[in-house]
Amino acid sequence: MRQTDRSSAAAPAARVLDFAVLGLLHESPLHGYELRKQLNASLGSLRAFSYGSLYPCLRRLQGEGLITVDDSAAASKLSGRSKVVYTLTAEGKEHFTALLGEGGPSSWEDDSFGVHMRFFAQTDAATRLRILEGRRSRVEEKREGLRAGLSRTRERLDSYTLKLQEHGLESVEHEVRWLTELIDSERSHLTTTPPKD
Amino acid sequence: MRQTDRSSAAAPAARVLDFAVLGLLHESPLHGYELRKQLNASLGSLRAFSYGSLYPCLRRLQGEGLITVDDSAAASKLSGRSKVVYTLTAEGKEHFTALLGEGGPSSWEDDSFGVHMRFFAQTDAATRLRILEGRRSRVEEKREGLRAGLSRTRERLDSYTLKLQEHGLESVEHEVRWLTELIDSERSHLTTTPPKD
DNA sequence: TTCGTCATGTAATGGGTTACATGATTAC
DNA sequence: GTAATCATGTAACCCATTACATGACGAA
Repeated sequence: MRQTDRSSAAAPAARVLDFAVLGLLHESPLHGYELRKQLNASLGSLRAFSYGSLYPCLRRLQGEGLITVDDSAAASKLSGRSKVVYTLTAEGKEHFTALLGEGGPSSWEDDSFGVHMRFFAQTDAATRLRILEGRRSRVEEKREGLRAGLSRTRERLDSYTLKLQEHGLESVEHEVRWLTELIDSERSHLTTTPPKD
Repeated sequence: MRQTDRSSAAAPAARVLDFAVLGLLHESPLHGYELRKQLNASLGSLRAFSYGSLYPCLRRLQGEGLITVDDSAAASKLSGRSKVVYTLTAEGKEHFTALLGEGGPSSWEDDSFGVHMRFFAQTDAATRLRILEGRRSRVEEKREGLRAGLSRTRERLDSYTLKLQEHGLESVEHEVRWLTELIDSERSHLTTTPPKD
């Protein structure tokens, strides 16, 4: 047993924070502090990042040429504070769009799906559908795993563990229903407004 | 803004894995491989640990004198494989019971609440109640945060982000309801079988 | 004899937080 | 003038994963 057999996809983790930062900067230039606020507000319950990861991340992205410091914004000392305003470069834009359209397994993971969805408005219906369906499969797998485990061990579990597991299962089932609604609505979108039919 | 103001509780993190291992060994002696299976089975959807964290953890706990290698089990080569069977020491038992009964904020965190609940059968009703109520407050706080954020930004959000946030809110609300049920049932337990009244 | 599973471990790496250090600006 | 918030950053640490290395046992 290879410990976790999540296929041998060599994808380099596709850092969630990178993606999120790129996505926000794709909407408008921002400085670090504001970026973090937006980030934690819009990701809400899903995730919260600290400066200790944000600032190094910005530096890294800058090093990779995906973002630049917007000198014009920094220079105009209208409100004199020393802000470092970042903008997406052309490569940054390209990179982000690529990541967004990719819709591979990395966008289905628990921690990145929400972030991807946050930027759904910037994709096309087909990609959204692909991601939503991928996510649903993932969650359905999880559900099946839980169900199997539960029916296997139900008798041996004390009432608390049982309730815990059942609640977990319910949550997952709820997510599946939610995803299905989204998928249906997305599908009707597609058929009423066909992309190239 | 001190970044995250989770009070200045100096509690040394109360490592979840440690607690879980202690708890499982409190039920019966086990060797590493089996421990991991039990762990990932009973924590189910909540968490999954790898050997890379489990074995060092066992070593550490052993160093702290909380667990020992059960030589009798290792010596009896009935099924000759070289297993290293661990047992709780007296201090280990004490430590675990203390942690279990403590029911402080650390048992309300997302990642440790489930683990604590897994071992509820080994506590008293009062402690269970305390932990459940603590957890509920925590989740209610989260709910309020989400509601506030949502009502503040509802207009500015695109439909996808909105749906995402709303689903997050629903999940949290669902957990609150669930916890309330558990609390009520635990309360009636207490009143029908008073501990010292 | 080879494959799957049982079984134990280590080294490198990763992605993040905490706590700290610093200072400007705004509101009271 | 002082408290809160805005703003940027760094260094030390933490907890865990991944990938690797090793080997015994049972079944086909």
